Amino acid sequence: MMSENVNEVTVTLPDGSKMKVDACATVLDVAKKIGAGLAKAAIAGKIDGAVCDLCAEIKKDAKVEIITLKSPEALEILRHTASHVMAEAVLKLFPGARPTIGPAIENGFYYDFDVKTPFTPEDLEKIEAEMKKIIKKDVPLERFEMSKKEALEHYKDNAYKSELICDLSDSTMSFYRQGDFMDLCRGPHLPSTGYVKAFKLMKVAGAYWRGDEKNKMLSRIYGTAFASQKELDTYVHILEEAEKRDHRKLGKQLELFSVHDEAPGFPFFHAKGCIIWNEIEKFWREVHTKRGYVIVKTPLILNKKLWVQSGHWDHYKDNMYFTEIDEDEYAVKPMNCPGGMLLYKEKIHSYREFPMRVAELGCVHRHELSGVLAGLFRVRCFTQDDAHIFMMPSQIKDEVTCVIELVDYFYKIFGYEYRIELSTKPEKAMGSDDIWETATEALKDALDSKGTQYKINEGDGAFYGPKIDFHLTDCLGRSWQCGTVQLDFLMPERFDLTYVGEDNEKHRPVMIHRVVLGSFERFIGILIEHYAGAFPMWLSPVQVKVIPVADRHKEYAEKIAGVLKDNGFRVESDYRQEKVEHKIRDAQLMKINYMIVLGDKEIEKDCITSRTREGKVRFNVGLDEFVKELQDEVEAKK
RNA sequence: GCCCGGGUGGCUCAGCUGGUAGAGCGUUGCCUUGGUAAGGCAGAGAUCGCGUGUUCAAAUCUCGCCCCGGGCUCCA
Repeated sequence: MMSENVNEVTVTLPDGSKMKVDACATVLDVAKKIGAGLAKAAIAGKIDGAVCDLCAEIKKDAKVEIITLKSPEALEILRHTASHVMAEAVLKLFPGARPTIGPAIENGFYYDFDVKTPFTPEDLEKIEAEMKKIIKKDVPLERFEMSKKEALEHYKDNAYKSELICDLSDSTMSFYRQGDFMDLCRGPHLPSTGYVKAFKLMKVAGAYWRGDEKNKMLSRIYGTAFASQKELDTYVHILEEAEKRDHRKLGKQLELFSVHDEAPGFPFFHAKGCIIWNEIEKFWREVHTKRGYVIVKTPLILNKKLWVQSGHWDHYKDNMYFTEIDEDEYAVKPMNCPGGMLLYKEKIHSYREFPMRVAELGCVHRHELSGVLAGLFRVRCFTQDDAHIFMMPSQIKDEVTCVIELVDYFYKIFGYEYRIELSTKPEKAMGSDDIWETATEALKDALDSKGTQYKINEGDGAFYGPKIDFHLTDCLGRSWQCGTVQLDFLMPERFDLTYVGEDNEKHRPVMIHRVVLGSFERFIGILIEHYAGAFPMWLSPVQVKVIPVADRHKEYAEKIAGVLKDNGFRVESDYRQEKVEHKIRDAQLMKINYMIVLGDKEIEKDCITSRTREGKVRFNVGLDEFVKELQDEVEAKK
């Protein structure tokens, strides 16, 4: 041991073999040495499990793992390096800007600056140009350290960095330098700025320091970076394609819904949008009835007293709308539960009724901040497919399992991929540890018994109970909570709910709030994007377009359309004096499932010619056969 | 709510540094009766989000307000 050469360290290579390298070697050096090749190996290193910087020294007996620029880890490092390059460019162009934080994020990176005047989209071009210069120079990034004191001195004019430094427990602060620019940073980074080959600044945005609206608004620049220009181009292309299926755009084109200045956050559903809504609602009612739910309806406006009792007056007042009736204060319901409580208390309940599943398509109003409204995804009035389930504690697991199965059943019908999160007891919570424990375990058991993957958000539950959330993703990758199963220990207390148990004594029931679709508005919004407006038969606002070739075929077309309508299909006819091509094109743009073209040939043979929106044309189809096929398709919900 | 961008005929958009508006699509009429993604011609249609100020003159410049879009979670 004493004889060991202090100028050498041993590293373990990916294949398990050992190699001695200079004590000052970096991961990059090792990569070169084992012939990984700079371009090919690309090259971020791992030392003893932790991703470390390429420029960092290799520690004794380190294990080296070479990963390529294509790997997610390396991409993250690349983006983080790009954010440093951007910060350097910004500081050069805007010397007064104070850098704050600039991490890599899911699809790119950002950097927040404190500036006198926020950046504008025009600034982005200048910044991009400056970044290109820095990248062209291929400046090495070097890691170095400072003591906390030195670091604070260095950032004496930057309260944000100082705050970060003070929050860190490390005794020394790590920094990265590229040319004249240096930044407090844990790393790792790519060896030099030249690695940032394909990047693009995407947008500017305001963002509060540390995400807290009480803090100062900073100016944020979002960008993205990839290992190659080709990948960047692909990404940009995907974004453009995704925008085409934006439900707001399609909602207008397909005449599904609209929003008006006169009613911000309160969408109007047009005839075609209503068809989708009604079909889903019909299906929803059928399924719920089959699964042992009863369906009720409670009022939209209820007296203030009720909201005081429920606690909404104290905790949710800012999000509620109010009105006055006969000089008495009333509120428009933001949630359905208090009304549900009144229903429950209408009579005395026995444990024999449990689990008691009471569903309601409840229209609720919530005053959301104007800035967060978004199409059908975030609105101020929406219809929840709500249900309150009352039961004994012993029934929690089975009942939650039923709800999870129900959610899964619905989402599968629509072909949704979804993500599940479980939120547990927060610091401030009501209810005994005992009931929390029972309830949380029941939720976990229910999920585990189905073998479902889920994420646990420790301490993220509501103060009145733990919950499971179901999240769906929109076309731009933003995720939206739709379904939720929520235990509530509060309402039964507040409203003194009871049931008579087996022992003939009064007990407190356990209550679940749950929604499957979440809200019809959001669910339909996501549905529009999911199908890109091309709805399956059972939901499609217009299922068949009848297209006569010339005026003289109108009578036959009317006859065919009549038969289809009699069979319950949603049919439109195009009697305009336009060519078939034109009519096909218009039907196609409206994403109508079937077009049927009728002319001399069809009349002669008493048949139809059909065309799907995918462009598949079939001649000589008998009407009965066509009807049967379409009926099957509606039935299959595919 | 806060920061940035936007609001022009039904729709999508053009109108630079001020002189009361353009295109395409759609719509209406006429011609065309045409077989699977746009036939031709003609016409109608906007006090340029709302209000205010500056000016001889404002869609274009001030200020205020409303609405829409993006962002405000992802820790150096």
